[in-house]
Amino acid sequence: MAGGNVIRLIPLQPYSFKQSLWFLDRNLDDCMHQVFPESVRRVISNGDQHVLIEIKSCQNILEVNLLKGDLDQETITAFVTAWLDLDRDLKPFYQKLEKDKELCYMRDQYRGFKIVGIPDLFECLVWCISGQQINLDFAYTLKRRLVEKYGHKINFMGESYYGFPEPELLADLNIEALRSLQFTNRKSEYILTIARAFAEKRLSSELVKMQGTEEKMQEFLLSFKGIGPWSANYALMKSLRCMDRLPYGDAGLRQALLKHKGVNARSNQDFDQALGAFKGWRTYLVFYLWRSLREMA
DNA sequence: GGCCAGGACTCAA
DNA sequence: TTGAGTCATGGC
Repeated sequence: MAGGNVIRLIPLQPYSFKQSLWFLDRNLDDCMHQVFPESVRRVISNGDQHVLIEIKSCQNILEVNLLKGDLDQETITAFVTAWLDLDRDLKPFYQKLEKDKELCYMRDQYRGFKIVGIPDLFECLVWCISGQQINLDFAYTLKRRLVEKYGHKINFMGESYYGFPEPELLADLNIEALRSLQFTNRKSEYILTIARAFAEKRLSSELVKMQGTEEKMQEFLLSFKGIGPWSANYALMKSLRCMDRLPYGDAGLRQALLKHKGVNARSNQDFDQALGAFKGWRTYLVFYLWRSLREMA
């Protein structure tokens, strides 16, 4: 596909591009995309190919413009569809929401809100590790330093856009290189471990999917040092598109359960009990609960 | 200044 | 298998 062409995608309804933009622009300094009033721009990488795209919405159809670079239409379509979860049918989830008296308001208030994922598993896992046990603002600062130093840069109309650093590149770094960006010793070590696992083909999205069930996929991820239960579940939710994951113990989720249900969840059983009715859709419920912690801008 | 943040690891019991 | 200690840093 050459520059200038447009790909038109038809999201499964209900879908709200405004909700996607809200999520992408929720006052956090995410260096992986840039949000404009009616559109979003980002880099898509496929091996050595890096392209800059722009997505906007026109009467329930998404228009994807290739602003710079060259990549085939199928790859771009697959990426955007996975990124914005465009082919997900939310109706069964909304049927479950309707039956919950404390949460049913979300069906209307967040109508068409689909998960904004992180299709690149390597990026997702590095992000998990970066964000472990620190506040989000600082986590985004760390990510920006890493991406601006090691990511592929595309200049367009005076702005710089970045692809996430390749695992092969990070695999060759040492602890000190990451320490200098203010990653802790442990996080530096974990990130190098993951980068090397990807570079040596011991870890990939395909290998995780080959495990079969969501539980086996989680087990596989847990076998890598630095990926604990929270990160494994987060990666399955955001990158592998698993629909029934629950990041036990998550601080935000606990807040949301307290706020909506008056439940002070501590043990895994507490979480299971509070969210049991949403079995099969717990991933989406968690995203809606996280969503509820931030007011609509 | 103390507590918390989109945790994970190690080690003891 | 569970619990306490440790890591490290910015935000409030």
